[in-house]
Amino acid sequence: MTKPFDELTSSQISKLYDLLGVHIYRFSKNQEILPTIKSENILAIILEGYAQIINIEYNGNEIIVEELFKDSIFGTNISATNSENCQIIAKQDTQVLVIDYEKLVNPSNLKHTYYNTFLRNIFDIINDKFKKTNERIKILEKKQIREKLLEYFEIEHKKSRFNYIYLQFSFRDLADYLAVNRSAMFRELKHLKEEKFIEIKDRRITLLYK
Amino acid sequence: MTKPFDELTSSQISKLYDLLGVHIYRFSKNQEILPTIKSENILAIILEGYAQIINIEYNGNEIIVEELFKDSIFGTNISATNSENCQIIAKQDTQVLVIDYEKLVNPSNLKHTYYNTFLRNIFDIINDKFKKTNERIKILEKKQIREKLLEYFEIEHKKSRFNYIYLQFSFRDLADYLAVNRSAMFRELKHLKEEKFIEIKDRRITLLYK
DNA sequence: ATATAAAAGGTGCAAGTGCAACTTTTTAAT
DNA sequence: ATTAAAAAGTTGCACTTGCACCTTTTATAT
Repeated sequence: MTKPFDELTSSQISKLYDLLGVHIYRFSKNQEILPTIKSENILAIILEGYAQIINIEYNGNEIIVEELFKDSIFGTNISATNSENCQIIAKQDTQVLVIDYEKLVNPSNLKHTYYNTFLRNIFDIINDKFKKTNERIKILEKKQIREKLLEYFEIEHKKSRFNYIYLQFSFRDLADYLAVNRSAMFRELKHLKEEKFIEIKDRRITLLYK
Repeated sequence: MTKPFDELTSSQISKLYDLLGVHIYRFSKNQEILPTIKSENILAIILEGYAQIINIEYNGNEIIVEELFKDSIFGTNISATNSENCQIIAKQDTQVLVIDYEKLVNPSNLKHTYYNTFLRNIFDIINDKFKKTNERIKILEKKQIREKLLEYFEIEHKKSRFNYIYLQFSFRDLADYLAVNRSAMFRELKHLKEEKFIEIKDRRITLLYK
């Protein structure tokens, strides 16, 4: 996957910083990132560390809507950040680069290839995020757990072409991703196992119908 | 909402067309757009007409995943277009402008403000789409119809600040948007009415708790 | 090596939902 | 003005799901 500064040398990166007038903020563990940077329209890049975008629901529930690792981007528009009900919390010591959205799309001087490369990288990253989001929507649109699972399998199968899926996260997280109750998901997985649709060994799910 | 050619004069637009080496395709009603334009990586703009992105599921079901009006953009990454299972069908006579993604982010000559304006518009449109998609995810993540409805109300209320929502589409479409069964949604709306949470008059839903 | 916590896996039950099959109302077409 | 089609609104029923509450297994820390 494309990263923000792919194909840029460190000297080009520092020139880019000047051109876009970036700011780098440092946050220590458990510090709030979002209400701190509250400029109207920004694009931010995690240079180092790890943070979480947390949504606070009207009933007080807190939900991790997105995880931000090194090279992740977030911003007023780009991520699940709707300011009012959102917090971004550094879960480790984290460095964040902040670019004013205006300057990103209207830099003072355009004729630098490094700016172009950067913008293209950002475009790529956003498009990739979009793709992933659309994948998830296709799953969430399914009404039943079985259909959600099968859609998820379908998408993962298409990516790897293997007839098995190796979960990169826990089954708990999978249930969150599918937005279903965890034990109800397990029940459905059991049914699929009984009907010889799938086999599960640790985090490897084999699709017997492929 | 931003449109692709906002703040550009017609002479700037034609210069932009040259710069980006665009192609304009014309489709008549019910003609396939997507398998026709099958370049690897493109960004397309509907100049005129109306089309639908249709997803064909493994069971044969066809679902309208997105509607494309004048000034809508779509593309390999930007929309719910995953090529294999997708069709885009012109539902009226439709003109489509197609830009090679490479040329969009790497035009031969950068020092034109009109290019800059255009790119910024596209960025804005993509970000807006992202916002809408994230809104929908927040709704779809809710497990129960009541919660989905309340989340939907919350989002719409925040946008307008009125204590009522005027549906821009039919209740059928709302059920599709929330990805729930239509009659089950009506049942829940009835409960909300009975509990004096809401009032419904035609397509106006009044939020009595606001 | 032992304790502790987290994840995996399971079950009964009540509540919620999808579905089919209606009726009534509204909108569009001839 | 009449007809047809689409949308709104309703209900019973079977099935699915969320939830609470378990046990067992695996991972992590001391």
